[in-house]
Amino acid sequence: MSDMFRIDSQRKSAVDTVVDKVKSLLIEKQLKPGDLIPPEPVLAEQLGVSRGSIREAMKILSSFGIVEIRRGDGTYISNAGNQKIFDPLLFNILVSGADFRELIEVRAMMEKEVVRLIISNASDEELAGLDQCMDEFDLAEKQIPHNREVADKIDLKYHRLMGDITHNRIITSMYNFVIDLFAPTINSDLGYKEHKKMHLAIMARDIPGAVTAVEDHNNAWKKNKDESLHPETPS
Amino acid sequence: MSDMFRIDSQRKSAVDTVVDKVKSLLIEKQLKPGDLIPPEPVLAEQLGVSRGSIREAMKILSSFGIVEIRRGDGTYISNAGNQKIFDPLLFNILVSGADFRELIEVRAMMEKEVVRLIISNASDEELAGLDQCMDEFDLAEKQIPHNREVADKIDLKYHRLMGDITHNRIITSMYNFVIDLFAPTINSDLGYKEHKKMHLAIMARDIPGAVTAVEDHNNAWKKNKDESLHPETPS
DNA sequence: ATACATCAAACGTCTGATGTTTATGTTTTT
DNA sequence: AAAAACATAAACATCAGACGTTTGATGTAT
Repeated sequence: MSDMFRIDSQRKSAVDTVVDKVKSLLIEKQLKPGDLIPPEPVLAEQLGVSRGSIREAMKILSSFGIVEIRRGDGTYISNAGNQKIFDPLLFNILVSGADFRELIEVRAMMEKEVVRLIISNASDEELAGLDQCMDEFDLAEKQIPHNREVADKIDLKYHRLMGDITHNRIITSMYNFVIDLFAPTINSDLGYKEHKKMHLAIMARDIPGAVTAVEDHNNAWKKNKDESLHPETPS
Repeated sequence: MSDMFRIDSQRKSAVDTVVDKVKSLLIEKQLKPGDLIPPEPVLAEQLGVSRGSIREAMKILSSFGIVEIRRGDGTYISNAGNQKIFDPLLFNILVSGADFRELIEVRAMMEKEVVRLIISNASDEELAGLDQCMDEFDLAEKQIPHNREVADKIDLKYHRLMGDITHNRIITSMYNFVIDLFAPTINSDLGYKEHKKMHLAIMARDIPGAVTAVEDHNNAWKKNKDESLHPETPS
């Protein structure tokens, strides 16, 4: 994962080397979460680098949630670090003035595949669960007075449910990640119509219909986001 | 340097403190991508920590794509922005044990979207670059004696090129990650036919055709993998 | 104006030492 | 015997100083 395109530019840095070595270690040796990694001085000697380089590499791995460093104890393969990475990522989006077009394209990609997988793989029972959640959504939308916060929460719940029944854990966690990423900016009211359309297509196990609905849903959202983000704030 | 009276021993590590400080710097000072960050020794003195701690913090920030460290030059606010936000996630998935079917599905999802984006967004010049790479691939395939290692390398290069011309940096980053994941098990010979089909569809800007070719490509690969993993030994 | 040589600044790495925290085994107390 | 207190070693956290390597800029000769 080091530099994306490194023609022949330069030697790999010691730190990157260590990162790669540890990655290989995890994969090849089939190390499980909770397993202990050799202490810094040992690793330093084994890999022929200084302890400082080992530490920099470990800091990277720990910031990625790959390892967990326990002071006074040792460094372990992390067992549940996904939550840890979240904060820096959101910050990153804030600072870099996130490119929403790119993010939305990622979300669209994920969501299209999610509905395909759902329709192909989900059991009737799982679809029934979705249907029930949609009922709640309908109810919340029609509620008077309308409480958008509640509706947003159900919207989120529905999407999580979608991710859960893809029968692909990787895509589940990737999709959940995307959902969480967009959660703060969600507006269930705007997408309700397309959401409903998508749901009906899913229930009918109509892949093309569902995919189209997802595209509409994301496009509508994208357009709204553009407008709300470009009111040209002075100062 | 012995703090005699330290009631509440440092709750936060020096490195974490630095990370937070730099993050605040970015926000408060409204630093834009490309802006220069003070050199390590200066930061070290300003924040009252050693240069090593500064370096560890910078490594973390750079691993999230927040800053870009250029040796011999300086450290800058990265304009790469959020393109790497999925790397930690994929990283985690990788080490937490993923099964092959799921990985293939992820790759297929990525690749289908990549070809869609290419056909929609890539310029004629960028497609020409792909075409040239394909020529190399053709040549390598027909070479006698056949050198699979070379062919594999060109295959990989082609896929990287695909990622680069999607005009979506997040997807570029994700796709590269997936490519790297599969790189060790690549076999360009097996997929050559489907690869060629995909290429022709891309050059013709035929989205359905390209998507179909990608599906075939991944299915063929999946089947081959199944066979090589299940040598009819029901153990 | 271009090409090359030089130099200072900045990151990369190393060595070695000291501080702090944690886990663990041992001793003492109850 | 069980529980609490203590002692110790191992491991991470941090610091300090030094030297190496790369890069960008500057100046000079062509």
